Amino acid sequence: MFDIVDLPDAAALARLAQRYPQLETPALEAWLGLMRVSGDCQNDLDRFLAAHGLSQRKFFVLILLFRNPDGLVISQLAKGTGVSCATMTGVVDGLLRAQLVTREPHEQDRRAFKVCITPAGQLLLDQVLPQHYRRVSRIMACLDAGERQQLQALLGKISASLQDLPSFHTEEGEPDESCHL
Amino acid sequence: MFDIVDLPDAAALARLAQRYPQLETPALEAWLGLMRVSGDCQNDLDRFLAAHGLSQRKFFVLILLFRNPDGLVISQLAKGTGVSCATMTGVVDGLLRAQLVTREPHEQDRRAFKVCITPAGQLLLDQVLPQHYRRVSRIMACLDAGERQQLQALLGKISASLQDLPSFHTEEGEPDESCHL
DNA sequence: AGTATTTACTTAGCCTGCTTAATATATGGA
DNA sequence: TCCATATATTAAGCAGGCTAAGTAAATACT
Repeated sequence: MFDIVDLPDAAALARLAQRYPQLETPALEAWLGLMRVSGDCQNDLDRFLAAHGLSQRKFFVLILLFRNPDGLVISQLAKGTGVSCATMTGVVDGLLRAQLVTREPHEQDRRAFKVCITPAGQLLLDQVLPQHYRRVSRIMACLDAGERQQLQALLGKISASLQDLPSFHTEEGEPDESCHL
Repeated sequence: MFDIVDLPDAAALARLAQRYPQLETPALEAWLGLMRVSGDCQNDLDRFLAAHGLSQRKFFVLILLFRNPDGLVISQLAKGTGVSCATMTGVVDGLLRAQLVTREPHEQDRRAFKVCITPAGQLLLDQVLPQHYRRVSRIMACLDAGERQQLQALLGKISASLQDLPSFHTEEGEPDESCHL
C-alpha cells in the first residue's frame, strides 16, 4: 500500500531536486498524485471489503468465479489474480472454510481441481457488489463523461509507458550484495 | 496490492451490469483503469526497491529522515507513513539492523527516541533516489506538460470526492457477524 | 510399452508486516 | 502530590506472500 501521508511540499521538493538533479518536479508530482489517490482508493476498498470479511484477493477470486460459472482451476485463478499456485491454494482454503466456494476433482484432468462459487458465495456477491458499484459511481461522479475519457486516455498512455520500460529483474546485475537487509 | 490481471472485457461488464443495475459502466471502467495503472506502478516500485533490500515503508522512512536531518521520533514516523507506533518500532528495528538509521534517547523527552539517518543510509538514498527519479521521469515522459496538469486536476477531483464520502467505519452497523471468515 | 518430462497442486517452513493488549516510563496539569 | 495522557516497547497472533520439495497425473518421446 502506498500510504505515505506526509508528501513533500514545494520547499522539500526543491531541496530534494537540488541534491538529486534527476528529479523532474512535474513528473514526480504527477506520479505522487497518482500513487496518493490510488492508495486512498485502495484503503477505501480494503475497509469496505473487510466489513464483509473479504480481502481484495478473495473478492477478486469470487468475481472471477462469478464470471466463469463453470468453474476455474487453481492455476487459472492464480494467473488471473497474479499470485503463485501455492498462494492460491491458501486463498481457496480460506474461501472453502467460509463455504463461499467448492473444490472438486476435475473430470478431464485428474491432477486439477475445479473451483466453483457456491450459492452462499453468490449471495455474498449480491450483497457486496451493489454497494461496491454504488461507491465507485459516487467516487467517479466528480468527473463528467469527457473528463472520464480524458482520464482513461492519460492512464492508457501511462500504462503503455510502463510496459515499454525494462521490467526490473531484466535490468542490470546483482541486487547489491553488500546491503543484505 | 490491486493486481487483478484478468479485467472484465465489455461482454463480462455487460453481464455484470445486467445482474447489478448499480454498475455504471463508465464509472467502473475509469475506476478499474486507475487501480490497474497504479497497481502496475506499485509493482514496479516494489521490484525496484526490493533490489536494494527496501520495502516501500522503509523507503519512505528513510526519505522522511532525509527531509528531517535533526531526526524524528517514532510517533512522528508512524504518523508520517500511516502506521501504528508498534509497527514503526518494528520497521525501525529492521533499519537499525541494516545500520541505515540510529535510535538514540531524546534529550528533552526521556520517553521518546530520536531516529536519524546514518551516513550509510544517506549513501543508500544517494544510490536509490537518482534511479528512482529517473524511472519516474521515464514513466511520466509519455505526458506533456498540459497532460500532466490535466491528470493532476482529475486526480484532485477524485481525491476530494473520496474525502467527501462517508468513511467506511462511520457507515452503517455490524460487519455481518454471520460471515466470519 | 516404458521412460522421461512437464504440469497441477499441496505441503512445510519461513518471512514481512500488521493488529491488539499489556507494560514501563515520562510528562504535564490539577 | 496524584492522575491522566503520551511514548515506546513487547508479546501473541494472524494474514498472506514466498520458495522449495514432494506427489501425482498427463503428455511426449523413444
